[in-house]
Amino acid sequence: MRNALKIGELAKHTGCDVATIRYYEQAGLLPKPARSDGNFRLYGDSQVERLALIRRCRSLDMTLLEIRTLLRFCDAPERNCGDVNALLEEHISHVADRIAELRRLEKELKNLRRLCQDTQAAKHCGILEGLSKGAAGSRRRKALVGHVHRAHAPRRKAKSA
Amino acid sequence: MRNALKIGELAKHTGCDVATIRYYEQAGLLPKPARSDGNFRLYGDSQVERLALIRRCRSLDMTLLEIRTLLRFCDAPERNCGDVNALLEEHISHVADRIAELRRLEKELKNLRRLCQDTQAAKHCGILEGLSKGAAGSRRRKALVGHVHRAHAPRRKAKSA
DNA sequence: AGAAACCCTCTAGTTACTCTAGAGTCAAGA
DNA sequence: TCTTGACTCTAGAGTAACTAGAGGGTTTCT
Repeated sequence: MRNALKIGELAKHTGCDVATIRYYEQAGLLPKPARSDGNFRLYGDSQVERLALIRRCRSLDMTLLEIRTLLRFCDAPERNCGDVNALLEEHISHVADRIAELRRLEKELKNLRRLCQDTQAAKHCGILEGLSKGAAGSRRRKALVGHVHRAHAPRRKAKSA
Repeated sequence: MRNALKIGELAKHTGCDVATIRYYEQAGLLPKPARSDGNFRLYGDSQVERLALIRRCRSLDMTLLEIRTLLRFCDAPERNCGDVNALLEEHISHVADRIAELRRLEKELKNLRRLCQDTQAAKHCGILEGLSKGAAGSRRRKALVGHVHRAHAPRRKAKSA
């Protein structure tokens, strides 16, 4: 194999963490690579491209499941454009839904904040009041209380490259 | 204790799953409740209110950590409105950030989709091309490739009540 | 009395990583 | 040649916020 990269080099090329690369391998997104005499992973150009594609899809917030599906299309000899298109469509609608939901949320939160500014001088906090009453200054609260899909992931600190 | 509810009744009152209530207890958001002779959990009115507050905050997409903090303020004899306000402010800015990010994302995805519609008749899929080239029809790609905070949670199916 | 509906604890699984421990490999400098 | 340091290996545990299941006990209804 010409131009073989060790995992750390591949990581630098793609801006992907070393541990994440190993994780993708284990998750079946990257094929098991060749190994050096000392059992180090060795990657060729096609793996670099494949990983770049994966990272790009992740940056578009696709799940690994979606990406796995996409890669199957890629690997198929006759690429089926329709399937890819459908996958993308569905992902776009996920994103649009989430945006709409967050906008509702933002509005409610701002209502809540106003409650506090209004009664800043008072003995008890308007926000806490608003939260326990559950109204937050609006009438239509039911929609949010139910089983709306939500992102529950932690907000992590950005780590500088 | 008058008006004591079993866990299933509390669940119905608050629209919260039974297992989730037990989880909140274990996570320290709800105090350990009284028990019946048969070792069933028994809840009073204050617990109902507390759980409702928690669920409301979750519906506003706050993390359990944020909610724990909020509850400490609630439990404090002298409620500190400033702290509550700060917590809310920060949460609002989290939400706003996420919205902005998703909007960028949506735009990129739509660019990508256009690529396919443009070359529908061609032998190879424009989307896959676009994804591997990494450009998706735009120049400023760097911003998204880095370490932007993202929600990685699965999209779950909504379960009807 | 027996069945259905409820409750209990404990464990493991989910996503997409991240981090650690404990060990092995490799290239350069003293 | 030895050593130091940077890199790599595997395996396992931890993260958030639950959800699902096993294998039992309790209550309620008929």
